[in-house]
Amino acid sequence: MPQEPAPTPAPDGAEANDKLLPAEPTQAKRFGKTRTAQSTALAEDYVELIADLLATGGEARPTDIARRLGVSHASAIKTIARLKREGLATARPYRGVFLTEAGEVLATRVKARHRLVVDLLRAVGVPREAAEQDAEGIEHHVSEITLAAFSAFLRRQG
Amino acid sequence: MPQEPAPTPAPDGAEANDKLLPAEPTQAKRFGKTRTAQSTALAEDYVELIADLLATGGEARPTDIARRLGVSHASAIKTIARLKREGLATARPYRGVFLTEAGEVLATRVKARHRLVVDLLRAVGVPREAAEQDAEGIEHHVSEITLAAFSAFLRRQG
DNA sequence: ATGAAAGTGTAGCCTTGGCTACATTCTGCA
DNA sequence: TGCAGAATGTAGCCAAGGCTACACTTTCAT
Repeated sequence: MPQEPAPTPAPDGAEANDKLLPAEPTQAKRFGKTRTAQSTALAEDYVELIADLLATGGEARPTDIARRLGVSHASAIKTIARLKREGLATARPYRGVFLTEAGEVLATRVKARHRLVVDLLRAVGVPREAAEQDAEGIEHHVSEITLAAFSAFLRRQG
Repeated sequence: MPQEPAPTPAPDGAEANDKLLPAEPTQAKRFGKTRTAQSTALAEDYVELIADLLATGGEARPTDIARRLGVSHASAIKTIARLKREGLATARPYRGVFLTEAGEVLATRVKARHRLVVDLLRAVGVPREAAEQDAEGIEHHVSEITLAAFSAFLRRQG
């Protein structure tokens, strides 16, 4: 959906995006950023889940991933292919999925961020269930600055 | 992108989604929900912005909307067409965009939610600029339960 | 050891939301 | 008043991320 902003014009001030993935050319101010975060979010979810599956069961199979994400296995496989293209994962036919260095790094950051968001939500009184659930969507939109503020708040709170 | 979950299977426990838009058949547990929220988010942004433009300048023109959202006017028009299809907005050629009753209602809720999210972020120490920015992405993923918790927290805080 | 079940992979289609290019309609000013 | 320039609208293309259907491997239990 977000198309590579078109090689042509490079519209206006591409202010740095402080999200987690490598850094893509951003073209718009507020909303635009929100918009582009999308594709990133999917990759982050996959990487996070793959790391989790590997840590837990020792292997990450497309079907498990699909089941956990609530999509068909075909969709999962397609996305895994993208992760491969982007250098976040490796996978050989019928042999499961693994993370590259970059994938590991991303997974670690995503996991830490997820934890932080859940903790913050809990700290302000959100019930556990809702906190876990909402964090899943929220985490992809939290900037480094906000993350730092969350962290500080939690320290302050004790 | 999220396709109507296919009339066919209606897989598993379609637990109620407490987001803002009407209510779509949800098929997956955690992530699935996050995923489907997407299309909703776009509509919410548009409606919020249109309400804002109407309140501020008295009119909402496609070009202004496009500029504010950082997309081409063609994309804006296409999305406006969707809003019309969904009964959230009305628009006659060259005559600007307006909100239907439903659109107004949605706009009001979205605006209140946005305010609440920003206030919460500010309250836990997120700088204004970052709060505004991140809220734009976060707001679409905050459930009613979490919203209530935010509200309570802010009251408690004073 | 073999055949059925489970897991994988591929192909092809759909919708959404981007974009550019081009056509049309308004509008305001000279 | 008439036309240039801005705003709108339309068409057509693209990629992402869904899905189903179908084909091919693996695995495992008999």
